[in-house]
Amino acid sequence: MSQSAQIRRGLQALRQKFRARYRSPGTSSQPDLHSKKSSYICANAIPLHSHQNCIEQDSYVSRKASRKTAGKTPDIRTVAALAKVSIATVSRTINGSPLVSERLSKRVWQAIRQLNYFPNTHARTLVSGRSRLFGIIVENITNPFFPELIQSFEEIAVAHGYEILVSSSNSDPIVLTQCVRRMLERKVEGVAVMTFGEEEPVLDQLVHRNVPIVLAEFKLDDPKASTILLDYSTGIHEAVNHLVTLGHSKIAFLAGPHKLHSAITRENDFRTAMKAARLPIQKEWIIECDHTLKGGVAGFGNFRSLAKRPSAVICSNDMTAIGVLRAAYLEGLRVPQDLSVIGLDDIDFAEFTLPALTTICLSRADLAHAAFEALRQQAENPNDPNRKREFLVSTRLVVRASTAAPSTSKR
Amino acid sequence: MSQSAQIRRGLQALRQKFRARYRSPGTSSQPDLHSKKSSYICANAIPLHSHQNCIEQDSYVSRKASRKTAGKTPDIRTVAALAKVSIATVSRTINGSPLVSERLSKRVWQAIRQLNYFPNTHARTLVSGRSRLFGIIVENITNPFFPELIQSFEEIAVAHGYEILVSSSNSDPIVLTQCVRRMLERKVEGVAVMTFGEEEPVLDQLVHRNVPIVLAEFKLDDPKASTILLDYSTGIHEAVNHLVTLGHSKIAFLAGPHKLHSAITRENDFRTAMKAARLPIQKEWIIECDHTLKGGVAGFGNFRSLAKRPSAVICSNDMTAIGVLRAAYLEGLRVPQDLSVIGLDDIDFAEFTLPALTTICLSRADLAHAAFEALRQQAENPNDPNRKREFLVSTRLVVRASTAAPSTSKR
DNA sequence: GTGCACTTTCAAAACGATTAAATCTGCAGA
DNA sequence: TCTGCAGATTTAATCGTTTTGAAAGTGCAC
Repeated sequence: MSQSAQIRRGLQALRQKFRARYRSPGTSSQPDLHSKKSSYICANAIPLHSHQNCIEQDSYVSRKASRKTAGKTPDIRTVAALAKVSIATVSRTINGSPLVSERLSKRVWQAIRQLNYFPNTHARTLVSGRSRLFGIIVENITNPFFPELIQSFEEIAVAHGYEILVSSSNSDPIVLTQCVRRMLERKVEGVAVMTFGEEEPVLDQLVHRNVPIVLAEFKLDDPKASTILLDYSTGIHEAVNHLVTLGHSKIAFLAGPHKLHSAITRENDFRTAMKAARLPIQKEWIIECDHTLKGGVAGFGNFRSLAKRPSAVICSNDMTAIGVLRAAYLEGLRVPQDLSVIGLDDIDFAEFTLPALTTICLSRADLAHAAFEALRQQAENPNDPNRKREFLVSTRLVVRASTAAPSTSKR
Repeated sequence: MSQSAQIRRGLQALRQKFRARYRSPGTSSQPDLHSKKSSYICANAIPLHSHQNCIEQDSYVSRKASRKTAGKTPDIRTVAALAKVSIATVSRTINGSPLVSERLSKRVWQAIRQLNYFPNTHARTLVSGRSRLFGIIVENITNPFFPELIQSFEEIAVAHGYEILVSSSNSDPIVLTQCVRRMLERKVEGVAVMTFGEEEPVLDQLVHRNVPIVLAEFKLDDPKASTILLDYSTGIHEAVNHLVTLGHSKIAFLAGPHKLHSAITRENDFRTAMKAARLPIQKEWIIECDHTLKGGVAGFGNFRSLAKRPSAVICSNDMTAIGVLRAAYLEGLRVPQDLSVIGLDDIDFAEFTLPALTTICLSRADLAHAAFEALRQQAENPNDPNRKREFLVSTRLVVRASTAAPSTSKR
């Protein structure tokens, strides 16, 4: 039995060898130009060989043949045959290995161009273990902040030969978990979790699979997770001081949803800034919104019933501020004469609101850059003990037209 | 020589056979519960077996072993060993093949859950030829229309087990070509080209590689390219009629960039609608803009120097209209009293401009749905002669607050 | 006990690349 | 003339799946 198995094996091995020989041996003494032409014809002529006398390989060859005739996708073998080298040499050439001589390299590139060949990423990933894929998970792709962030991130990634997988969690932990799962299936080399503070449910999966992570604003005690610290404090202090300088003292804050760490940080930084400016904080002037435009409209509506109303509002993000702008307009309040409004993010749109929004700028480009660098660092030096790093992205006030001195006469 | 080669082969085949035996044979007579436990231990115990007496397999086994110990990623073999079946059975179970008995299927799923295993997409793609990836190329991801489109598309795709690759061309043919190249490398099963009319440079590559395409608004004489026809006509007629009913006759049109087919279609539909309403078209009231907010501001500026100014403006997209809103505000014109403005797209934001924008709605959800169905149809029935289809997405007017009767007194 | 359909499971080839190991090719030195 | 040593090239194993064709059970009639 084991004897017969051995013999069967021998036969199979032989067949395999024979199949591997399907590319024509060719005569190596032909001049260069000519040899190219002849081997090209040869490569395309493979289907013609399918009527060979060996029965067992028919199915293989014919399948191969049919694929070649429909034949849109040249593979590394096609290139090798055309360039008359082994597939290893082709692979080396493509990957810029110094082990390939000038002469062959030229021939291989010529063949690659002629066939318009490019390697199959899946095959590459499978054997090399590197997918050159990064995932980026954002909170809500319809908030303009995130497309702008994605755009920057994509640009940088592509420039470095990476591809990105985008998902938006819509603040739903279940969706988030599925995003992560899908990214793991695709073997991403790292994930930028740009949800600004609801990441807990995903961390387990990623950490467990040993996938690098970068988090905005949430530190994780894992060597695989880098962190981007966001210094809202600077910008928020500037904002408060700006209002104080203009003569405001009744300053409200429309916060983000408390389930986001970032929202809480922003709110706390506001409180600190107010304290530093020696201004009182009215409890009913701090309202939790949801970082959406509608939320801003609704949030500002809460002030309507108040006896003592704020003369200025700082918002946890720009969308909320735009909502306030709208709510004020509907209520007949003029901005900035009757009400000053400050946003946070400085989305592209902020420049074009009516009036143009004074806001705290959080650079998407900086953030994207930090996120990419963090991931790349970890992905490319998996054993570097210092691969985990912290990045700092700062904020600053951008003064536009939505802030002015309060009209003392009126309130 | 060929004799010795044969012998060498035989030996190698044997070695291979031996290696394949690395998972323990186990005794098949154990009761179910117990067997699970014992095989679990067995699977994890593989590293212990590395001190075997066969020298040639050392490197293989030990590498395998070290991977197992660092072992974050269980593969199909791990599952098979744990469930005490062959990897083929595991594969069948996962893919719901009817050839697996109830009893085994249960055992396999149990193992899968226990290991938190999921298949490697790259390996799957490689062998099955199906990547379950669709590409979507948009014009400019920072135009809110597109994130909304992407969001819908992604939702539908994920619900059907597909993943998406997003790229924005930024109206640059070179960037576009690179996007397509990257998508081809990842072996996408189809590409939705949502650039609305500059697709020519990419078609070649995709058609040549036999990749299904769906185009918005541009017919291609290829059986692999489905088309989504956009009926702007309905919405634009409604818009013109709406303005006419309000009493407008001096209607301008801020067009999109002429390099986009869609922009030209929209403009032509406007002309047709004007003719149908028996209104004169002033040449200087039709201006080519670039579909951006800034472009809208600039475009509207052209009217300032005119002796005879329009009382209403229809814009080729919402961003342009928002630009007009801003330009009018800066100029001191009140919307809608002094100027009526109509956009096109109905991006989420349109509801929240000041005043809320009257606009022609082009449903992202419908568009995304059509695009996905078109691709799926083609990807899953590669030989169906009717796989190429045409979809129609219509438009309709949404009246909000940016349109009103012209103040006759003033102009 | 044998033979024959019919299930069920298994083993091995294949997908398209990378890469370690083996082989080949010149050429210098004994 | 032969050996040894680089450097250039090729060979073959490998990644983790799917998918066949073959093997092994199973049940039943003869």
